[in-house]
This record gives sequence, structure tokens and C-alpha cells, in this order.
Amino acid sequence: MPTSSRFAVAVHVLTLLAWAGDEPLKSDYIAGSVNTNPVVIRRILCALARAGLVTSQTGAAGGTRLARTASDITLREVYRAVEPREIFAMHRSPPDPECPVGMIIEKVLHRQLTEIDNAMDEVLGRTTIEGVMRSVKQPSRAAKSRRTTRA
Amino acid sequence: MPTSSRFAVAVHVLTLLAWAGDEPLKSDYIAGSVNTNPVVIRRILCALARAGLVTSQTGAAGGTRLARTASDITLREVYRAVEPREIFAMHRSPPDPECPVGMIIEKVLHRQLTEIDNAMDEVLGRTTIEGVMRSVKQPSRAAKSRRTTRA
DNA sequence: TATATTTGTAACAGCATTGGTCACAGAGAC
DNA sequence: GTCTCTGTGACCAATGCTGTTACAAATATA
Repeated sequence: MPTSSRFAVAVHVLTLLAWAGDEPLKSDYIAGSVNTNPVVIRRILCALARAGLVTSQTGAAGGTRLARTASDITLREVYRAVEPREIFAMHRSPPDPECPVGMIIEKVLHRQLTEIDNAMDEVLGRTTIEGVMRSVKQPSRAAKSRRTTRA
Repeated sequence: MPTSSRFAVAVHVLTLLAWAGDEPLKSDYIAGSVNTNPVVIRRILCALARAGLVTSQTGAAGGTRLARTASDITLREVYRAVEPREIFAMHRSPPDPECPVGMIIEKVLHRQLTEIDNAMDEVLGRTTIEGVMRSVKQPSRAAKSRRTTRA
């Protein structure tokens, strides 16, 4: 289904990396936990690397590790790193510019969509990878540890 | 692109209907303003009708009109009416239940996604079709009229 | 009643995206 | 030098979205 699962996988991967600490993880190993193909993992790791969230090393004894502290990586950054597309799409073809509604509806909608984007950013910015890891470690305390706020 | 434009079109359509008042509009006419095929419009109108937002009548002199006051229709309802799918998708195949992260990551993610959903609902619930129509009528006052709050 | 009009819906095609897979070049450890 | 691992390109199947044609059912109007 064309709704991407990249965000879910990316959070999963980063949580594994945070869990591993300094030890670099191989795409093969990660793919095992996520239950998919190593190439799929490498593609996502590549996007995360471009966003400066992880660093990889090729060669034997290579692998990937976090480029920053887990507490410094918000889900907002993760989302932006792996989801290029906007949530909402505008009209496929431009509305009739002669119609009083059609001539301006896109501008009005765009403002709405920006507001939604901001709200999403705010919510995603509340949680860090460290927060997720804490929820994973202590499921019962999940509701609490999820509040690892920053800014 | 599998990101649907249905929400944008639905808001456009409902704004036209609000604009028209009691006069029923035909899918042909609406399609002209939206710049698409009448069947596409009818499909969306059908979803809106199922949600109780509009009523249609077949036959000559038929068409569609709002089933409720424009001030009583929030964008939240519009979104729910035409977008069946969740914004985020979970893992395609279930993560490894043996892995400490894999075994619980979906539950942790689900909580995040619910939070985002709620934030989106809140933002969308702020604006009504009447608010949109007002923004269309008075573009300069858009920022103000958009604040047609309810709840 | 007969006709014209309009919705509701099925069916199909074209296109884009996603994820899984293979293949292979390049980097790096030993 | 060899082995291992990442980065990446290419391809495929599955899926979803939209545009289009076609047609039955409903309804106003003559």
C-alpha cells in the first residue's frame, strides 16, 4: 500500500542503534529485527545519514551507529529525514481561475495545511529517540517516559 | 502519486455548495470549477453523503446541496469522510518478536501516532466550511476569519 | 406515459509510489 | 589479497489514485 512505512521503520532502526550504544550495527542484523530486506534498511539508513542522524562505515567490521545522542534526536527530524512528501496533496490540476472559489481555494487550503504541519511538528518534536527507547525498556512507564520533552 | 488530493477537492466542493446556498449543484458544474471529471466529483460527493454532510437527488433538476449549515461542518469531518487510511503506516510485516525492541516498538509507535492524530483533529476541528468560505470571500481577512472557532 | 437529465457505481487504463530482490562497485579490516 | 559491509542502480509485483466510459435507477417535465 502506497502509504509509506518508512517513518515507523526509521524509528525502529534508530531505537536499535540507541540500544546498541557505540557498537555499530549491520544492516543484516537490523533487517532481522525489522523483518525486512537489508537493502530496505540501508536505503533508510542512507536517508538518516544524509540528515546527519547516523554515520556508517563500509568494509569489514563496518556498520552504522548514531551520529548524535539519542536524547538529541526528535521524531520530527526522523520524519523529515525519511518522508519527502507532504501529507496532503493539492488539486491534481489547477482549479478554474474564473470561479470565485476556484481562484483562491488553493491559497486558503495551503494555510490550513501549514497549520496541520506545524501541529504535527510540535507533537513529533516532543519525543526523542531516547524517550522511545525508555518506553521500550519500561513499557509500564511508557506514558511517563514519553514526556522526554525538549524545547 | 498515492497521496490523495481528495481532502483538498472535498473542501473545494463543500465551499462551492455553501456558496450556492439552497440551489443544488450538478457534478458537471462542480467538475468545471475543480477542473476534473464529473465522476471524480460524484465519487467524493458520495463519500460526503455517506458522512451526512451533503444530500443529492437524481433525475432532472437534481444535484447536491449541503445537508447541514456550513458553520456546522468542520474540516475534521470532511477529512474523516474522504480519507479512509491512516496517515502513517506501521511495519509492513511484523517485527521480530524475539528482539526486545521489535517486540514492543509497534505499541510505542502506535501511541505516538495517536497523539499526532489527535493534534490533527484539533487543528482541523478549528475550521468550518463557513470559515473557509469567508476566507474565500475576503482573502485579506483570511487570517482573521479562519478563526471561526467551535469547541 | 415518454423523454431527457442526473446521480450512483462498476469497470478499466495509465501513472506513481512502495517495498522486496539481485547485482555490483567501492571502502575498509585483517 | 581477501573477505565483509555499505551505497546504489535496476527491476518487479502490488497497491492506490485519478480520469474515462458505460449504464442502471431515479426523477422532473412535457
